[in-house]
Amino acid sequence: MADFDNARICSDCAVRDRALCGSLDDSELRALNTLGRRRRLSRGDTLIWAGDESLICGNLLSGVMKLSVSTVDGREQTVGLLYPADFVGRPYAEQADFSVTALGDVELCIFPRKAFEQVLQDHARMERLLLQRTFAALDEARARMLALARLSAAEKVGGFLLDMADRSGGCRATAFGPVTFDLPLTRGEMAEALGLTTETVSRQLTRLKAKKAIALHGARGITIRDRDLVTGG
Amino acid sequence: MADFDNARICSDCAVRDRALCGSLDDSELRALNTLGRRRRLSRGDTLIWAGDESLICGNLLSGVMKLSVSTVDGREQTVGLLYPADFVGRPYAEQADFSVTALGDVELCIFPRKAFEQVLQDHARMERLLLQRTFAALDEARARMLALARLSAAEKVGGFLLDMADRSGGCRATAFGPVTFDLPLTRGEMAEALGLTTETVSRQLTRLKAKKAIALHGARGITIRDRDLVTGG
DNA sequence: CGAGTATTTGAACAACGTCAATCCTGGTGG
DNA sequence: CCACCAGGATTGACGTTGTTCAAATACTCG
Repeated sequence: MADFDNARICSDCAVRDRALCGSLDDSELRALNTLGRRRRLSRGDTLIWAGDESLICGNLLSGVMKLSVSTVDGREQTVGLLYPADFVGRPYAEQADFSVTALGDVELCIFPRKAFEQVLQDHARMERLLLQRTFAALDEARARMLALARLSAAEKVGGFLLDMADRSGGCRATAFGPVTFDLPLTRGEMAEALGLTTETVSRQLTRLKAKKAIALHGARGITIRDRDLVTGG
Repeated sequence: MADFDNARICSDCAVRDRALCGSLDDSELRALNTLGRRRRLSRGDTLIWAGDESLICGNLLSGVMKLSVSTVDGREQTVGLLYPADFVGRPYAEQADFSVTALGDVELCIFPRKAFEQVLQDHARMERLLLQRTFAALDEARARMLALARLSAAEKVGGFLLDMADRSGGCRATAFGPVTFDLPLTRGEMAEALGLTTETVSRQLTRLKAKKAIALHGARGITIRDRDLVTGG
């Protein structure tokens, strides 16, 4: 990517105020500017492979990515989803334990890991923000452990749909409730995130549709017709 | 607890070199000394309740604790285990999302959360160490998500036993293999950590005993007779 | 020794996974 | 613009794993 593109890398950043770097002032930002590189990936591309050397970190600018691991015999689990302004990567580790893969087309701002660690060292405010984000990610991961271990398939799928609806910025179809949006995941990807199979996710969606809790539009479109019915009430 | 006890609070600390405060020099330690208070809990006592205000953090000095959450209708899940020298608590949050409970008798070194945050602010080295620990905890939580969602009961129990054996400092019964130790958890607590029921854990242990992979001594004692058989090989 | 709790064991059941077939859909090329 | 194609989604039948409920047994600690 040409230097020209990076000259304005921060000033035209879509997540300038929400990402980690939002904590920096203009002069600090110039240092990052020289380090960061924009990178685009297409659906299915993997930025980081589990087991590889941890070489980069950065911020997700647009699109959705998944964090995943698998057992030696190929069973796979998504352990987190990443949204715009989320931090990506694993500072202070020689090796990445999780793969990071684009679920749709994505755009990132990438830094060399070592250089980024130096920036953290020089900017305590940013390091504190990263610590706070990491604690939040830990809370989320632990909450998801409860869901994976103890919720039924119906509860997992219902909860997931409501979560996605809330994140979608939900273009409300009407004034009183129905929220319509596109899932950024296939059935198989949802199953991988929820600890289920494609078939079970599909059956749960069919069940919710039959209950008139949701409506489906093609493979990706979803309308939440009745939140209470979605949670199983 | 009397001030006298705290005067030597750090110098006689059992985890002095392994805990977070190991990063501090003597003068820095004096500041912490005035903040920290020793606290003992008995088996079953809860230090922090999920949902309560986040008022304290600290280090676990001895014993084992569990981190847990439950659903509104009472299904419970252990989302982490804490061992000596581990950090306890949730800085930068107003509310604790997880309960912290003693699995046996434990001893802790406790700080008021706000004061501890100030120490972090003043000691960048310590804050960096906490960031590194938090990343490690996040990696562990995510690895456990894979286990909870995708491993069979046999794999969960087997893996757990080997993990505990390694942590136990395993007094080797003989020169070539058998490791004997006491589980710090009941069957029910193991089940809660593994996303199973007491009955399933018990049945898996019985199965491993029948395979001569392990031996059981009373309710808590375990001997690993053949690691490969424990993992299912 | 004995009470109370934890553990083990059994039998029946439910939830979810597996395997296989079919349907849909969104993109492509004629 | 429409027919076709490939991958994703749905549905069905059936098997398996782990849960549930219930009872018996074994520990542990007074």
